[in-house]
Amino acid sequence: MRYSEDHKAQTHQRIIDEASRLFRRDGVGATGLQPLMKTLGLTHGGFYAHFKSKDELVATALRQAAQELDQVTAKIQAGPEPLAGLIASYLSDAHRANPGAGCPLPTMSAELGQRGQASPITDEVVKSRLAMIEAGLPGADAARQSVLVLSALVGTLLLARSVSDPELAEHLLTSARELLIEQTKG
Amino acid sequence: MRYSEDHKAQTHQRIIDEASRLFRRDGVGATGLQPLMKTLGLTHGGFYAHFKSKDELVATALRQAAQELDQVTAKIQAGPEPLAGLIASYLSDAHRANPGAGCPLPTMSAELGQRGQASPITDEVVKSRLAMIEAGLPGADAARQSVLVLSALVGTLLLARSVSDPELAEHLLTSARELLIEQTKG
DNA sequence: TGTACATCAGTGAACGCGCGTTCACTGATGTAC
DNA sequence: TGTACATCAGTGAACGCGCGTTCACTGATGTAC
Repeated sequence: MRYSEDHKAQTHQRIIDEASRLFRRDGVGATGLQPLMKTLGLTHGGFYAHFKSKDELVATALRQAAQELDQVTAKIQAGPEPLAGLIASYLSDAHRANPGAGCPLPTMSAELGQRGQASPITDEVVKSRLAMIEAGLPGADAARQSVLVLSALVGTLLLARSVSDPELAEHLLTSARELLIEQTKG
Repeated sequence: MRYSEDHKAQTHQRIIDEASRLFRRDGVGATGLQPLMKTLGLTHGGFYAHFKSKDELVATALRQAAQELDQVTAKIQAGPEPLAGLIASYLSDAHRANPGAGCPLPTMSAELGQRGQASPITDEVVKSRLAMIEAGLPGADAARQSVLVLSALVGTLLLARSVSDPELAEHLLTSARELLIEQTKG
């Protein structure tokens, strides 16, 4: 059957949205195309009318996830406390509990690196996030400090999600959040 | 055929060693038991004379990797600059280039968390590493600061390995290493 | 000392399963006349 | 306006493949007599 004008574009977007969520929540390797398409009420064969391969979808979904996060970040940075707000948001319990809607770095970068697939997209995401953090940092050493802040954000979220004891997870998030905000204030 | 006294124990250990390396280098999901056993010159059926399941091997290999790293860390901490040495070693180019022999947190924790397998072993690894870092930190705030240091170490290594541009990787490692050593000195 | 038997680490075929990808097909819609 | 045809997003069976796991079997060694 043939569908109305923008029907294909809509389906295309729905695939990206769901993939972007599942890749971050469950991992790329653990997300099958068949279950993914079924979730959208479609059959798996139709996938290849939209993407050349799973790898292409991975790249597209990663790029979109990064762009969405950039927008959220930009909104926070327009507020009264740009960097402190970003840190509090990144290390929030909500972000910890919802990997599917959050930063792709703690969830996808290890797997993409291990696949030997270290695509330039990860570089873009890292550079973009570094730039946003650097913009909120005072002093001449902002460039180097932004590396430390980003690493701490990504590392803390990764560990808080990997740990099975909720109190330990909370301890990690809180300690890092408080200290980072204090350190980046001056 | 029946083998000499400690033959089984040796094979058992060889499986753990190789698994521990491959799980960290390629990921747990991407490491098949069949290729793993073949690398050791064995057939895959024999695996179950040593472990009840792949999950049991994962737990064993993770635990051993953590213990090995603890020993390396203890040796560094017996030296003249306990914490600076640990940071320099963790964020070294050698560690970045050899995930299979390094810290399991940047390589395995995301996947284990995503599998819904957030086993208590990860908690142990995190707590143990926090304690070792805290021991090298001055001041009353050492407990909270150790969280930030560990997160930064893990996050930096993760990002440095995931990025495709070698210069960016080097930049991440160097910036974090220098700043962390400076910050933890006084 | 020599023989019969028990042990059990490792063999290799087979199990069901889900994976990514291909492909001949369907059928509602848009276009041409 | 009515009819014939082209389009193409989506269908669903099938492809080869590797996965984790099971299982009947092998055969060199250790033990018992």
